[in-house]
Amino acid sequence: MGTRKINIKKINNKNYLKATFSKRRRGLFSKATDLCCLSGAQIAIITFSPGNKTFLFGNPSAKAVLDRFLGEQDSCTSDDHHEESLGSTPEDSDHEDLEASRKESSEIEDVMDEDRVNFWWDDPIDDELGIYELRSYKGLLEALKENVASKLDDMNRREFSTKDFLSMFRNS
Amino acid sequence: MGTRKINIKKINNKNYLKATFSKRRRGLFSKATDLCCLSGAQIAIITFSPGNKTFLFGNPSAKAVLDRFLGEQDSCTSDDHHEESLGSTPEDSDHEDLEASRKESSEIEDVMDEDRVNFWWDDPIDDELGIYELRSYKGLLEALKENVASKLDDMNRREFSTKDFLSMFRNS
DNA sequence: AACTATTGATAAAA
DNA sequence: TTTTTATCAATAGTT
Repeated sequence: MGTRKINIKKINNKNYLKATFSKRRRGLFSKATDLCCLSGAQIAIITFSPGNKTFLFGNPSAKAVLDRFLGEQDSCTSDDHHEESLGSTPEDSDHEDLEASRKESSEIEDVMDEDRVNFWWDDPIDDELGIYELRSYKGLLEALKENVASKLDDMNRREFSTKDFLSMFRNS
Repeated sequence: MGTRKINIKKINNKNYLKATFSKRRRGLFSKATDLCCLSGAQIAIITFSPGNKTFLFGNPSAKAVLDRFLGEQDSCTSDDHHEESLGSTPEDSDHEDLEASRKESSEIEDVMDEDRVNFWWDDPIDDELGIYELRSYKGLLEALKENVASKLDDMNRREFSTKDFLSMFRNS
């Protein structure tokens, strides 16, 4: 995907490494976003860069996916070294397709009343237990900024309208 | 990247959804593998498919990256914005291995700015003094949400484009 | 941080 | 399903 084919092996040149990591990390998160949008999958990505900076991706949020995963681990005791999983997937019936389509349409309609007070930033921030149940502002902000950044990044890439943008921040 | 260009929106056709998720999940993990090999980055990906199956990717292992992340977070739980998560059913997991990209010697000293660092959310959040020099997360969040809310409100009124929106957040 | 030439990922078809 | 093919999208090298 570039001017020249490259071998997938450790890059030693610092500048090239930096540039490549940056480009490809973006590409990776972008792919994750697409996959989420297309399939509705829940995905979390934790990345420690070669410079040891942390980058998070999450849909619906990194924490939500981690919590779900950690929760299921507790009750299932599964460690992660397996090959291709061919487990059974419960098949869904056909009529759900129609329902889904209808639901999607109605949601689009709903997006018309943006001026209401149903955005998360309009919710009060509790002194004790906030909506995010956070324990420090640092963790919250890091997650928040990642989220804002990736959402905006993605929307910019797809040239969403402001309305589309607003709809993503709606509560419930 | 296909015979035809597709819109990135929820797929409702079950068969197409399955096929697409499968292909793209592989593609995503493949990209992650490349990034790890090239840069030595540590990456973990947790994926819950639309069929609620769990897929894991990790370098050097999903557990190692999660432990590191959880450890660094320990006193600070992170979270992103809300968006109701749908189903939740424990399932089997699938771990995609990759040839160790060998980097644990971690000798990269200079803090690299992989990201285009001209958005405020790309700036690191300091443990001591944040960009807003706030004294508590509550104060910061209140300021932040007001900021975001008013900006968006204003833009919505004027029907700004996403690009216009982005430009307002540049550090310049 | 932009810009292309190319390769790589993948939507449809077989 | 897996493989093949035709296209689009990510990105290597460059400025």
